[in-house]
Amino acid sequence: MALAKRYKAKDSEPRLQQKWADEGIYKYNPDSGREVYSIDTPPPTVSGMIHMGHIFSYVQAEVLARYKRMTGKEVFYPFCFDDNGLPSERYTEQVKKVKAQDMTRGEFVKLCLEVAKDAEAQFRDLWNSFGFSCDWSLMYTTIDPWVQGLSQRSFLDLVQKERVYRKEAPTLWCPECQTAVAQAETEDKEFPSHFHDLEFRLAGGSGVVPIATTRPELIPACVAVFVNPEDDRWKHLAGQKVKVPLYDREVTILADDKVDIEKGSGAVMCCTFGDTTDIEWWRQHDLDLRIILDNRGHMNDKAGFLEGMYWKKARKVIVKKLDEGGYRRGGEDITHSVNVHERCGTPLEYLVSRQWFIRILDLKEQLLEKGSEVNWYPGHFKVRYDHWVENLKWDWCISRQKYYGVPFPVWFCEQCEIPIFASEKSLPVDPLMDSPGKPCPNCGSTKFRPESDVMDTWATSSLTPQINMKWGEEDQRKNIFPMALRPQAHDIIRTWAFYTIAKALLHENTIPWKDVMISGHSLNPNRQKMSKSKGNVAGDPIAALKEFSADELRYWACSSKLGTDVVFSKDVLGEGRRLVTKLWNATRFAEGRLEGYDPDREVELHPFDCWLLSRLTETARKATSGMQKYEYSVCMRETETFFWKALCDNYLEIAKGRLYGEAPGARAAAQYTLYTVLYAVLRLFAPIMVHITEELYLEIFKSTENYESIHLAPWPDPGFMDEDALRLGNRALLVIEEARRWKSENSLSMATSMESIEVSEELKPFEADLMAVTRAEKVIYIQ
RNA sequence: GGGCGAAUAACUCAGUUGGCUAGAGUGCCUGCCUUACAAGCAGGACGUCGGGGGUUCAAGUCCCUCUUCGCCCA
Repeated sequence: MALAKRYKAKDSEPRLQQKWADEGIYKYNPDSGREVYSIDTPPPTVSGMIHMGHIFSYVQAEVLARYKRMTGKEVFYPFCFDDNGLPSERYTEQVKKVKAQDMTRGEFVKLCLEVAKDAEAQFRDLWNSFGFSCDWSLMYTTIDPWVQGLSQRSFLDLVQKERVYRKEAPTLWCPECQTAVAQAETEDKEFPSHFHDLEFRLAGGSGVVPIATTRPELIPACVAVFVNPEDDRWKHLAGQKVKVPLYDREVTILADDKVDIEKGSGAVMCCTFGDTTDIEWWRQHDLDLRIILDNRGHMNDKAGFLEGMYWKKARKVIVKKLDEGGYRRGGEDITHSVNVHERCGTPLEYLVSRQWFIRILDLKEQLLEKGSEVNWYPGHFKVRYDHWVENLKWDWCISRQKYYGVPFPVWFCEQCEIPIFASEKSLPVDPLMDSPGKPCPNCGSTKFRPESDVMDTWATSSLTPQINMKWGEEDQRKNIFPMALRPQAHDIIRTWAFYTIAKALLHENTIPWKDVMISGHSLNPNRQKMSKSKGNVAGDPIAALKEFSADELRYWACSSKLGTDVVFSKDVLGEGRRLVTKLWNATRFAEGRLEGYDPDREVELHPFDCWLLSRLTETARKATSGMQKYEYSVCMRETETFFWKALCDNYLEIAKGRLYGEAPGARAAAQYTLYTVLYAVLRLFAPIMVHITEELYLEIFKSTENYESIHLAPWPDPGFMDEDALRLGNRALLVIEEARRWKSENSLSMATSMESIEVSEELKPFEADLMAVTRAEKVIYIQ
């Protein structure tokens, strides 16, 4: 059956996707005996919107999975979802228009699961539409009971290794979400504010210290005043006491070089807690603790007359009081950046609360070592990891005061308050529903209080390699861990990559994966990162698929080098179409000209055949070495240039004479070359242009090659190399170019015949082909 | 304020360890229905490689510095 005149991607793509699914060609087979190449797929957060940024990076990893499969690896390529934790909670609240607080935890979790299921179905459809070659039977979600059990196992293992502690400590807190958050979940946001100049009066008689602050409502939490020991204006005051305005208290003036002399008046108040410096000072100088904010950002009784007010109101009230008391000298309007919760944009507070931590601060060196054992592609991203580790200031806070997440496998004894940990066998447990099943080992009491906090999402998603290997489960997988590859984008190096390396270090004392492939972002047309919270997402993949085929969009995703951010622009999205069309037409031509091709026939190659085959070898080498370094774009560019320029524009035109001709030997040689090269080209493109290459393979090559799919065919590794043919062929092309230019300049059709061409003597072997392609009637040889 | 990256044609991007006249696609101009493809082919124009210094026989590439932009942090 001959190829149709036009390729219809809209028909082909869904049909082929169905075929692949039916035949299970991407199924992971642990018993194949092949070397396993395991991919730690990022589980996307189930929070509704998928944008072109997802497509961009997931395609890049998917291309590599296909390449590895073609090189004979047994590819373990799961798909998965991260559907527990804060983002999913908020998404559920949004979709179902509910508040978690207004219902029981059980009801809310049920809703979350429902919402996640819908979103996952959409995701799966979309992924299939892009031709992704993951094995859906390997799918997990981070809320699967067994995954929860595994996450709890990880927690218990760390308890055993004495890496876990529970402590009352200042923690980043979101008053809106009412939970502790990790350093990694924050971002900066600009806010207009006012810098107030306040007057603190010295306790011992006369004199004042001017203090500049943006947060006057924290005055009741003031526990000290700091000046710089180098500051000639104030250093003599160190050790003296000042009165806290409006409150009948005195605090000491202390010297510390962290005070910025240039900022404000050079004297600052230290409150528990306004920022991280306050916390450091509080620790170092052993200051009092005065907590005045509750979990919702309201003032408590320690704030005196401000009690019960939200901090915004408290600020207004106290400013008025300060004015009345003559404590305020003035100030200025400023804009400053505030640390906010990335999920809701609310400014974060530092509250003291009891939280679970994993001790990692003492492991910086080991973490850096493990980071060095991993191969980073591109290499410079390792620096980001290193800097993050070097600058760690907190142990890892893993508890969240939320509803929907993996519960801690912990109860507390009502009698003696010690924590009681679930036994390994009982996992997964929900302490709210289950009981420890044994009396308190300390006091024998049988009354327990469940731990109601849940674990942070990262506590679980840092275990994706262990989840993939089913660590500690009965059906634990072999040959998966450490995994071969972690593909991810660069914005989550400090979180996901870091936490995963940390967990593998803590549990297995090894690296979680050998290679990390870091992709860039797809930026919106204003060159900004697309993010849901900023509402600047451009490019809906579902809409894009209506306008462009999956192959075209995959082409776009692979058109830039690994790790660089690329502007998403609609103008570029369709650029792959010309390649798809060209592949179709070239193969359609080949189909006709290959009629009667006998793969077993011995052929005598012409010089241009040798030239093309040598060029193919060059191209395949470059493409392969690109792929080895996760540079899919090199593979694509090299292959495209070769296909378009060498094969289509030149060889096909050159060989037409022989392919349409009567001479059986000459024709057979051209057929052999065309067949070999085109088949190789299709395979070089196959990881990227997954549908068109499969369609063409099935039509033309399958009957000879016998692989079920081009995606199961071997990666091309041509060895043909004829240096002379390569050199002379390139020179012969100049002759063709010359002839074409002459015709073009004279406004003649390329089909116009020429009386004669002059060529150098050494090109004599190319004579017949040169005459055919230039339509020259005679060749004149010159020295 | 620190770290990382980017800045190359009108647009989107390549450019390896320094080495011919800096490339591709799109767009633009001219021509061509050529037994695969006009969604094509052939030809053409367009660049102070962000600015300024330096190293070198030779710098888009290495070093210093400045400017702008982005990301990640403080």
